[in-house]
Amino acid sequence: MKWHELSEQHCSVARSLAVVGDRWTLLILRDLFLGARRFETIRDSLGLSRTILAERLSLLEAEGVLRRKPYQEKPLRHEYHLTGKGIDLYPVIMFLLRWGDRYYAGDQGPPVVQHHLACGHDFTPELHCSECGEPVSPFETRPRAGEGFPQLAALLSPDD
Amino acid sequence: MKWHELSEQHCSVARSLAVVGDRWTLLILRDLFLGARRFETIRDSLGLSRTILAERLSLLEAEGVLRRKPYQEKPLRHEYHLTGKGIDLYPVIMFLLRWGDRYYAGDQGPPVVQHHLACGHDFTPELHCSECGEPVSPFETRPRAGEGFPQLAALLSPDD
DNA sequence: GGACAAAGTCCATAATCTGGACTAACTTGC
DNA sequence: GCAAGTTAGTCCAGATTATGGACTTTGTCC
Repeated sequence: MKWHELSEQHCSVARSLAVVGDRWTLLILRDLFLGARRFETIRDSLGLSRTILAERLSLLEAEGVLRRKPYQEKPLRHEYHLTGKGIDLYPVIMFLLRWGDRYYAGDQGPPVVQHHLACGHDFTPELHCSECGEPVSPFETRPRAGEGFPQLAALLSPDD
Repeated sequence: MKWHELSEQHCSVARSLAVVGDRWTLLILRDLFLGARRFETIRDSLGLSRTILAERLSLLEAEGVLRRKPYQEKPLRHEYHLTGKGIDLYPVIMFLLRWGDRYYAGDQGPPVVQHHLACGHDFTPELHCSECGEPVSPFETRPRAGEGFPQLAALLSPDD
C-alpha cells in the first residue's frame, strides 16, 4: 500500500496518520504548541529542509490544522497559527512527551515540565474515561466494531 | 538534520518520535492493541512490504516496545507481544483515534467504538491532570524548561 | 508428491528527502 | 546610496528509503 492510500482506510487512526503521520509533522506541531509562529523559527528548531517544511505547512493548512496569517506584505510573509482542529492534537503530543520522559529522559530528568495553571501544580497527562471520569487502562477496554471496518473482525479474533 | 539524529535531541517528543514516528510504526502498534500477534496478520491488515514490517518489528523489539515469543520451532516462528513500555503508548493511539473520529469519520460514524468495562459505557478519551484529576486544556498549561533543553527558551519567547 | 502457508530475506526500481543554490523584497550598517 | 543581512520561499541533483516481486525454508494438507 502506498502512504497516501491510508486516508481511504476505514480506520480513524490510519486517517489521522495520513495527515500527521510522517516523520516531521508532529514535531512541527510541537513547535507551534510551544509558541513558534514563523517559518525560520521552526526550521532552526528542527533543522529540516525548507522544501519539506514548506510542503508540510501547506498540507496542514489545506487540512485545516493551521492557518496562515500575513504579518507583512512586500514581500508577503505569514505566521502559522493552530486552529481548533490543530489544538485537538494536544493530547497526542502530550502523551508522546510523557512517553519520552518516562523512557528516554537522561540523568537530568525531563527537559520540559508542564504546569497546570488551574491547580497550580506540575503534572503529567492521564487518560480518563469521558463517561465516568476515572483513569482508563487498556485492560479495562474493549474495541467494538462500528459500521464499515471489515478488518476489525479479523483482528478481534486474534492469533492467540 | 537526518532522522536518526532526532534521538539525540533534548526533547522527549523528538526522542519518542525517533522510535515510533515513521509512517508505519503507530499503525503496527494499533494492530497489536487490537490483538494481532503474527507477522502475516499485521501485513494483511496494513498492506505494507515485508521488508519494512520485519525491520520495524525488530527495531521495536530492540527498543523494548514489544517482545517476540516463539510459538513453534522448525521453522522458528514468533508472536509479537507488547511490553509495558509498548502498552504505555496506548493513550497516543487512543487520541489519534479520537482525532480521526472527530474530523474524518464518514456518514456512518466512527468505525470503532471503545467500551469501558469498568463503568459499562462507550467512551472517548480525555486528558486529565495527574495532580488535581480535572480535564486539562492547552490554554491552562505552561511548559517550563527543565535541564538541558536550550531550544525551549527560544521558542518560549515567541514571534508574536 | 504437489500445492499451499508463514515468516522471512534479497534486490531492482520508484518515491521521497536532503542540502545547497537561487530569488524577492525588505532592513540595517556604514 | 550601497553592500550585506534577513525571511520565506522555490528548484534541483544526489542520497536515502520504500515498494513489490521473487526466492527460501520448513511444515501441513490432500
